[in-house]
Formats: sequence, C-alpha cells, structure tokens
Amino acid sequence: MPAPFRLYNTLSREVEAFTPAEPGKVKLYFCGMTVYDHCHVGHARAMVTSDMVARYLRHRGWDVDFVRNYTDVDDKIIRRAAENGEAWNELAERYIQSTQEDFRALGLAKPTSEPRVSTSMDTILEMIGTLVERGHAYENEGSVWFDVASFPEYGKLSRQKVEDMRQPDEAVPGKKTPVDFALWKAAKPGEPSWESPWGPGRPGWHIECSAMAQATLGTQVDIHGGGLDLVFPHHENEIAQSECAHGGELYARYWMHNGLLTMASGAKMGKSEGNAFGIKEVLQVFPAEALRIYYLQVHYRSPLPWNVDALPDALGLLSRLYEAKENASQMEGTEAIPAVIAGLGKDAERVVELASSFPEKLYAAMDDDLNTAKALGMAFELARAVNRLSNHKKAKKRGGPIAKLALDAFDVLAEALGLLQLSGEAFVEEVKDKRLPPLGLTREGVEEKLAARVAAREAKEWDRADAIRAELEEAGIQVMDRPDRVEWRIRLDVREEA
RNA sequence: GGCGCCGUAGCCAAGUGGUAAGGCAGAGGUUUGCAAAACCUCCAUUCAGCAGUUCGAAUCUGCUCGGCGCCUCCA
Repeated sequence: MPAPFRLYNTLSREVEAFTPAEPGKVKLYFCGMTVYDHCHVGHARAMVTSDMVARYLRHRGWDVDFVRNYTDVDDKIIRRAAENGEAWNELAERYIQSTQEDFRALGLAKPTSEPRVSTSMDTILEMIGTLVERGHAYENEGSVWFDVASFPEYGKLSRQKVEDMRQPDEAVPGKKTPVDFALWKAAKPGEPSWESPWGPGRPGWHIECSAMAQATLGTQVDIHGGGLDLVFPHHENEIAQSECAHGGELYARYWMHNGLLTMASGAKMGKSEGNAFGIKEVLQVFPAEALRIYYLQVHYRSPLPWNVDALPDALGLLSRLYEAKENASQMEGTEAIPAVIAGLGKDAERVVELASSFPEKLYAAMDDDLNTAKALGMAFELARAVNRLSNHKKAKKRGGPIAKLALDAFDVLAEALGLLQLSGEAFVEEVKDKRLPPLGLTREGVEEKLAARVAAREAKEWDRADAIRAELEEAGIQVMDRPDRVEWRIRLDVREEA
C-alpha cells in the first residue's frame, strides 16, 4: 500500500492524511468544462491539476476511478446558440470536440468516465424526485427549488452563514427564500427541455454534478475537485443536494480546489473579464509541457500570475531539464557502477546519490499535498549534477551506467508529473516547430545561413562567420558550435508576442 | 457588511517552531577562434511592519499596513 498521502481538504481547511472509503481505491470527481466556448489557460490549469492528481495517485499504485464531466446543458450554451442561430446541442458538441482536442494536446490522461448532462437526465430526475419526496425541495409552477432551510449544514464548505450572505437585488419569483436554488427549471419557449414529473424543463446548474457523480462513482466520492471559484455556490450546493438525497451520507471525503490564474495586477483571468488566453493559441507556439511546467512550478492552491513572460520563462525551465536528459542519454559504457565512480570521481557519485534517492524524495514532496514546486527543485538539482558529470572528458565513454540512473529518475518525473515525456532531441525539434513560425523563420532558411557560416569558419573567415551568426541571433536563433558539429536552438530571450 | 486567501532577494518560488530549496536576471571565472550551452564562485544575518509566546519564530498569537478571491456567469 502506498505511503501516507496527505491532501488539503477545503472542508476542514487543513492538510489531512488521505484515507479513501475503500482501501487502495480512489473515487475522484473533478468538475470539467461547461462547453460554450473554447478553453483558456485558466481552465487548463484546473484540468492539468486534475490530471496531476489522478496521474500521481495512479503512479503510486492507487486504483483511481477518475470522472470529469462535460456540462453540455446550461444557460450560457443556450444563450450562445441562440445568438449564433445554431442548435444548442450542435454548439455543445462542437465545443466538446474542441475541448477534447485541447485536452489531448495538453497531454491529459483519459478519465475513466466523462459523463455529460444531456445523457444523465434519468439520474438527475431521480435525484430531484428523491429530494422532493424527502422534503428538501419544492415545486412551483413547473420549477423545482432546493429548500436551503431544510439542510442545517448548508454553508459548511464555504464557511458562510445564510443570514450573512449578501442578498440578491431582485427576488426570483417562485423561491421561498433568495438562497434557494433551482434543481429544475420550467421550460421556456425556444429552450431545450426534457419531460419530468413537474412538466417539461431542464436541470439547474448544480444538480448535474451531484447526479453524474452518483451515477458514475456512487453516493460518496473520495476526492472532489475543481477551481477555487466553484467553492460557492456550486460545490456548496452539490453538498446540499447529494447529502440530502443520500440520507445525510458525507458527499465528498476530501475537497480539493486549485488556485486561479491571475493577471499581473492580481485580478483573475476569465472569459467575463475579457483577458483570457486560449489554449489553442498558446499550444500553437509553445509545447504543452511548457504550459504544464508553468503550472507545476507553483503549488496548485496558490494563485498563479500570467504575463507575457510566463510561457517563455517556463519553456526555459523545461529546456534546462531536457538539456540534462539529452546529456545523460548521450553517455555510454557498460562498466559496473563502482568502477565508473572510481573512474569519474565524486561528480559521478553525486549523480548516483541524487538519482537513486530521487523517487523517494519526489514521493515525499508529492505526498505532502502535491508539492510540485519542491519536486521540481529536486529535478533541477539532479539536472545540474548530470550536466556537471557530462563535462568530464571521459563521461561520454564511461558515464552511461550512471546516466541511466538519472534517466530512470527523469522517467519517474514523466510518469508522476507528466513532464519530460519526450526525448531531449524530440523536444528540441518540437520547440523549433512551434517557435519558428512566430519568428517568421523556416528550417530551410536557417540551415542555409548555417551552411554558409560553416564554410566561412572552415576558411577561417571569422568576420564573415560572426556576421552570419549575429544575423541569426538577431532573428531569434542561437548558434552552438559543438566540437564535432553545429547545433542551433530557438533563443528564449527574444520575445515576440504580447 | 460576511467568509476566506496572500505578502520570502531585482523577478518567480519552496520552506509552517531549530537557524532561508530551486529557477530567472546580475557579477566574476572555466571552456571557446570569438560566442552560445554547460560547469564553478558570488548574490536575503533575513522572510510587509509592530508587539507578544518560546531556550529558539519566515513558521504560533494579536494588532497595523498592502494585495486578492468568493458572497448565485465562473476552472
């Protein structure tokens, strides 16, 4: 059984030892996307967070049932579709496709189940029926409202008292009290609707997650996650619905909430703020792992500032790790490790020490409420030790067995965090593919200039060679003269886009 | 008004009672035809401020200042 995993629980506001209901098994429900538009990098942080926790727990040997839903019936979808003159379900389908493309591009692990509201209507109706039967909900003119007063624990997640809440300006007709919320909305002309015991209508915003969680994972989930902005009202209301429908059984044992992306000013990023960057736009010019390391360099619960330097900086971090991975993979040799250490000295010993203790230390950091920032710090220490070893003249011929230990350590990082999944070489190529077009360059153009410079260098015409190099550097290309060849990279300190 | 989070070097960021990880930027050096990359050295006697608890505090308590989120669109 895995070592103790500790997770911050929003419900208790404390880091707690993680104990699922069933030993070895984790039921994970994460609020997914409402599909009315393309995803932006703020959504991606939440999705990468869900991926990180599922991926890590699976890596540690837990049997993870991971459910992440699509909300495809919603006010915004209906409104947007009406604006477009498009059928609501066509619009939703279009954005589900778009979202799935983004998730694939982000390298997100496939959830066990990805339920949709539109195909979960039976469970939704059944759950609302139960709530009405048990006196937790009431019908009024074809709509059904949750009766907040019937659930004394209401507010326990967000730590708010109903009487302290700011009252809405306008009263919604049909509600007994302003804090009551819709479980079922009576159909309006031109809107999609489903048949129900209360007449045609559609589900309210919160019931779908309660219902989909129940349908896929049962009455209790171990971890329920989502963005911090979902704590209230969404998750608070889910608790109310599920616990009332399930006779008071605790709905989620642990609540995890990721921090939001903020702008430099500290204000949050969001569609409604008009400051959102789309995932597609970002991934067109940056590798997905650059975005991932940008998220993971900060603890998942902290706010994360977004600015023009965020991705170039993150790509720099990632490049540093890949450089070390590539250096390690180029070392050869078949001697036994003690012999290699005897030959290469304490720098080799240092790599052995860091690499062999790496998994254990990584797990300790991750088990402590998923401390990815600390885990990455350790990866950089290992990278430096590997690079240092690779500077030895004999390292390339003899360092292989030791480098293998470092590569194994990097593989753990790949599996547990989803970073360094490519080879060093493949990474460099991906960076070129993505960064060349925004710089207005092509491989052919660069190679041509490079060939001219090689000729100049062979003729020892240093001024001409340096002029060509200066030109390339100006354009955003860094030339690297290796002993046996010439390489080139994209300069990360040349920043084009805003 | 209510609930809650945060303030660590020029910048990003770990660290939640035992004497400040890691990355970027910067300075010097090794290497190089010169560079770049890499490596080495240096770079916070100090953690917004004040007071308190303690043998000991960035870590605990109180207050002050500053920033942010939520209070029915939100990842």
